[in-house]
Amino acid sequence: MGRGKIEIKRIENSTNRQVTFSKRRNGIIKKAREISVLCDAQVSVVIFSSSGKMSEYCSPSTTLPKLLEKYQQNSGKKLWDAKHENLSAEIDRIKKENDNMQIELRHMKGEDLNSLHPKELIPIEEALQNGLTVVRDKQMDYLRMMKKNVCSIHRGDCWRRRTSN
Amino acid sequence: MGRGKIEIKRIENSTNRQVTFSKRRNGIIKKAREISVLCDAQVSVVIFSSSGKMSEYCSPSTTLPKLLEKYQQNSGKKLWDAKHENLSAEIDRIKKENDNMQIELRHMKGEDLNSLHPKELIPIEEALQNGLTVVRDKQMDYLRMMKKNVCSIHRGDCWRRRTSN
DNA sequence: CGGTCTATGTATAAGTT
DNA sequence: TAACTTATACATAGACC
Repeated sequence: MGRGKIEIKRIENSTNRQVTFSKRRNGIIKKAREISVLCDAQVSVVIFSSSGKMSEYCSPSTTLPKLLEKYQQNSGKKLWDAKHENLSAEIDRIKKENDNMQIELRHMKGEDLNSLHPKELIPIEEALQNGLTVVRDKQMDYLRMMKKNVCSIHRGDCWRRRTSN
Repeated sequence: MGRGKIEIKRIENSTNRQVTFSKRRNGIIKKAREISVLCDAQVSVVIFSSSGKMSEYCSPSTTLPKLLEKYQQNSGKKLWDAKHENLSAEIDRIKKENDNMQIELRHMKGEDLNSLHPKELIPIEEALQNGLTVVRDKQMDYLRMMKKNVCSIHRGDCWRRRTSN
C-alpha cells in the first residue's frame, strides 16, 4: 500500500524499518480503536519495536488485567500462574541453598555433629583450625600495629614529622 | 473502506456488526503479523467480540507471559496481584538471610576479615575456638568408642552376647 | 525522529449468490 | 449464515522537509 509493493519480510534498511514501524503501529492501534467502537469489542494490543520501545492500546471498556483474566479463563492458558511457579521454584532453590549453609554454619559452631560420621569431622576440624589461625594472625597484626603506633606517639614521631619540614 | 463510508460508532445491526467484526479482526491480526515480520517487532493482540469469542495473536519470537513481563518492567504497571509481591518479598528476605549467612560463614573460614574491626574478631575467634573444642571432643568420643569396641571384639563380648540367650 | 505529500496497494462495506 | 464480488475508502511506501 504505497508507491511500491513490498514483500512481507524483514526490512533490512534500519531507517526504513523504523519509519515503517511507526506508521504501521499507528495503523494497528487505530484499527484496534475502531473495531472496539464499531463492534463493541474488547481489544488489547501490546507492541515492542526491535529497539525495545513499547506501545499499547486497550479498549476503554476494560483494563489489561481484566482482559488477561478473561484470556486465562477462556484459553485455559496460564499467564501469571506460570510466573508464580517460577518464583516458587526460585524460593525453593534459595531455601535449599540456605539450609545447606545453615547446616555448614551449625557444624562450624559445633552443633548438630551427632549425625556425622567421624570422617566428616575431619574437614570441619581443618576448616576451624584454619579459620582460627587466620583470625589470630589478623589479631596479631592489629596488636603489632597498635603497639607500633603507641611507641611512635611516645617517641613523638608523629608530632615531629608533622611539624618539622 | 468499502462501498460506503462509515462513521466510527457502534454498528447497531447485529448481523452487520458480527460480519464487520470478523473482517476487521482478521485484518488486525494480519497487520500484527506483518509488522512483526517487517519490523522485527514483538506484538500481542487479544480481542474479545461482544459475544465473548476470543481471538489472539502473539509474534512467534516471544510468548504472552514474556511480553507481559516486559510490559510490566517497561510501564511500571502491575498486571498481577499481591500474591506476586508476597513471593518477591519473600525471595528478597531469604536472599538477605542468605547473604548474611554467607558472610558469617566466610568469616568463620578466615575470609573477608579485612573489613572488620579488631573488636569484631573476638566473637569470631571465640566461636571458632568453641567449635574446635566441640569437634575435637566428639572425635575423642569416637576414638574411645572404637577402642572399646576393638577390645570387646578381642574379648569376644559381642559374639557371646549374640549367641547366648 | 517527527510531519507532509501522493501514487498506489489493501482492506472492507455493501451487494450478490 | 457464509462465501464471493467489487466499488470505494483507507493505509502506507517512498520521497522530501
